[in-house]
Amino acid sequence: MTARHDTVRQGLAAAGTFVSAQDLHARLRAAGHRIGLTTVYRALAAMAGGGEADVLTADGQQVYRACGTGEHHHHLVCRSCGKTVEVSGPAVERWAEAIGGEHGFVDITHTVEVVGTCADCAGQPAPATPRPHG
Amino acid sequence: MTARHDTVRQGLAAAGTFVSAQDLHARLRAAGHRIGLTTVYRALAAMAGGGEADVLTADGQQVYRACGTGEHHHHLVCRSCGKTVEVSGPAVERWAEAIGGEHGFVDITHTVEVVGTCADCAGQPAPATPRPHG
DNA sequence: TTGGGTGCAAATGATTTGCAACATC
DNA sequence: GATGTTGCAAATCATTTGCACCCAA
Repeated sequence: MTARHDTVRQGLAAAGTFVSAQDLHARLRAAGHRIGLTTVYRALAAMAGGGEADVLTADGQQVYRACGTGEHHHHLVCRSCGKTVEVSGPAVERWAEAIGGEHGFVDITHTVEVVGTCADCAGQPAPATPRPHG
Repeated sequence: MTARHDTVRQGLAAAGTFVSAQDLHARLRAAGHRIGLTTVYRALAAMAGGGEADVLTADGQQVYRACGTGEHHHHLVCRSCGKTVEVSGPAVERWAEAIGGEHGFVDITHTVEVVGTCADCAGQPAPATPRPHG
C-alpha cells in the first residue's frame, strides 16, 4: 500500500504520458526497482479507482496517466507522439447534462477524448492508431 | 464478404444494443446460423472500420452496435440496462475543434460518451460498471 | 503472531493467426 | 485455375488469481 505503490505513483508521474501497466513495469525495472508486474497492476488499479490516474483503452490495452488535480477534466492527445494536454470545457459539461436530461437520464457522467496531431508532429508521417468517429 | 457478413450485420441490428463479438456469435448460433466466431470477429471489424458499427470497450471487452446513419454522432448510454440513444451536438464538435486549435493541434477527432441512468432504471439498484471521470 | 502487501507462476479469456477446404468468377 | 472467404484449432497476450513469503505493528 505504501512503498511499492509510491514507486508506481512516481513512475507514472515521471512517464508524463499514457503508459500501459506492462510498459510502466518495464521502466521501473529498468530504473533498478525490484517490483512485480502484479503489483504494478494492483497499484494502477487502485490509483485509477481513487482518481489519481486516468485510464483509457488503446489497441486493446489499458493505458494510464497520472492525473494531477483529481478534478474533472478531459484530454487532448496527439495521435503521433502521444503528447497529452489536460483541458476542461464547461460547455461540454453543460451539454452532457442537458442531453442526458432531455432523454430522461439522471446521474450523468461523461467521457471525452480529443485526438489530433500536435504542431510538432504535423507534417511528419503519422505512425498509426487513427480513430474514426465515436 | 457477403452472405456471412450480412448475417452478422443483421444479427447486430437485431440485437439493438451493444453486444460483444462472443455474445453476437452465440446469438447467431442459437438462431440456427452456422457461422464461426472468427468470421463474426472479422465482419465486426470490417463494419467498425467502415463506419457501419460503433465500438467501445467495456469491462475489457469490445462491444459493437449497429450504427444507422454512418454520420458522426455520439451515444447516451444507460449504465443499468444498456439502452442507447444516438445524440449529436454541434456544440461539442465546435468545442473540440476550438480546443485543438488553441493548442496547435490539427486534424481533430473526438470521442464522446455520455453515461447515465435512464428513466426506467432510475430508482432501481444499478448492477455495475460505474465510470469515474474521464 | 497477525494481517496486509508482494510477487512468482499458473490460469483466464478475449482476440488473432495459420492453414486447409470451399465458393465464385 | 485464381482469388477471396470461411472456420477450426492453436497461438498470443494483457490481465487476474492462487498461494506462499515477508514485513511492520
